[in-house]
Amino acid sequence: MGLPLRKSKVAAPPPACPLTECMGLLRGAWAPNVIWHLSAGPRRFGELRHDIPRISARVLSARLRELEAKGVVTRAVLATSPPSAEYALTDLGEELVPAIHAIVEVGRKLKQNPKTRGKAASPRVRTS
Amino acid sequence: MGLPLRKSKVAAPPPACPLTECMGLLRGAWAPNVIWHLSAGPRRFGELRHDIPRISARVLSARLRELEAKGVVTRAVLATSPPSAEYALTDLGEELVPAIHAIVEVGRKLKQNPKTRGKAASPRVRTS
DNA sequence: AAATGTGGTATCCATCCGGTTACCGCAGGG
DNA sequence: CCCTGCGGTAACCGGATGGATACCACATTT
Repeated sequence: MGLPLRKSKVAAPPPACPLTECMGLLRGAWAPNVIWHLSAGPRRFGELRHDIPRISARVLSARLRELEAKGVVTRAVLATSPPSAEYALTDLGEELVPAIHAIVEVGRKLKQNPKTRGKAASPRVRTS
Repeated sequence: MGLPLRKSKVAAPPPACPLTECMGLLRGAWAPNVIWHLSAGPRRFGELRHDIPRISARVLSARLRELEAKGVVTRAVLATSPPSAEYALTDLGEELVPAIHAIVEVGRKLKQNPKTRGKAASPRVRTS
């Protein structure tokens, strides 16, 4: 038989993770983008459509409904001539922003120096 | 016509975001979990399987291949009796950890006080 | 009158994606 | 000898999902 499984060697693997819980909040296409664009302040449907050019109305609508149901955004109907809808982050939504910022940070580094890609963290046996 | 679209009122919406770029790195089911469990140090296939109980071998394998292709993890075949495979984060992979940490933080808060859910950040018109 | 914009919904459809199952060679233990 | 565990791969398959398109009522603008 091979090496025994180290159940918690050197450093224990992180305990059961709330990761999945949180990831659920930004599941679905464009969800992170929507939150990102709302992080600057309330925004209306059409504005979001223009902010995220390649999103379809159908998906944007679906995403906003879901995020509303999850308590991430609020939906306010403004009594304007043609009623318009304004969306904003809830407190919970605000909490997501730092996480997304962190992600964006990585994204920026990626674009700046793509030479990092493929560089191993430590010398290792050849990959197959 | 309704309200004019504010193209960049009060606070400009964040510029075109590298968000999508980075999100691509952790796309696919369980990808964040894999990275999370590797963040504690190198780990072998079977260990990861046990770390993430509900993942199937097929998906874990696929995810690891993809992450390797993207330069997020390295794969090392150890010359043990039955050859075993050990996976570890690359430098790029390490960069993702803080982002995932941020996500986990939100997840923790979620579990601790779920009363935050549904609370609006500011008083607003009733949702439809 | 017609066009445009606003905020969506309905329908259709292809695609992807992940779960399930089966199977593989190899080595060591009982 | 046979079973188990390791580290996968191959084939199948169903549901979810997101894109495209069409359409809606209403109000202003031209």
